[in-house]
Amino acid sequence: MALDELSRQKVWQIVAAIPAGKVASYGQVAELAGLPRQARAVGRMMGQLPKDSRLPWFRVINAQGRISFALDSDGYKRQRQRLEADGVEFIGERINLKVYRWDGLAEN
DNA sequence: TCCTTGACGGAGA
DNA sequence: ATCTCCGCCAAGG
Repeated sequence: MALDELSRQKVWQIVAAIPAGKVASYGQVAELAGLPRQARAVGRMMGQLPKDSRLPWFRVINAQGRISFALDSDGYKRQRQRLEADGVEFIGERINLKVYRWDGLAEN
């Protein structure tokens, strides 16, 4: 059974709330959306987003601090470009999560 | 219907 | 740091 509409809306809201200059992992987004262990479901949703989506999908990366696309793919280049435009720094092909990980709801 | 493939992730070894 | 293995689960062959 696929995710219900409510769950998808929650995921979109979470992703939309990630501030520029910060990143969240698929698993973290799933967790915040009330869908523990559903990281893949979030990844699937990102993949289904229309190319002109206004959602900051590029701020969602994997738990290793890496972009989940092959290094030579244009998907990788696009996402990296958007992140660097946000001011997110890469060390090799990794992002230091100690610095850039979004703290979810802990900040207000 | 079974099998494989993923924008995943954690636990081990 | 690398490599399996194992949950998880929708899609496509």
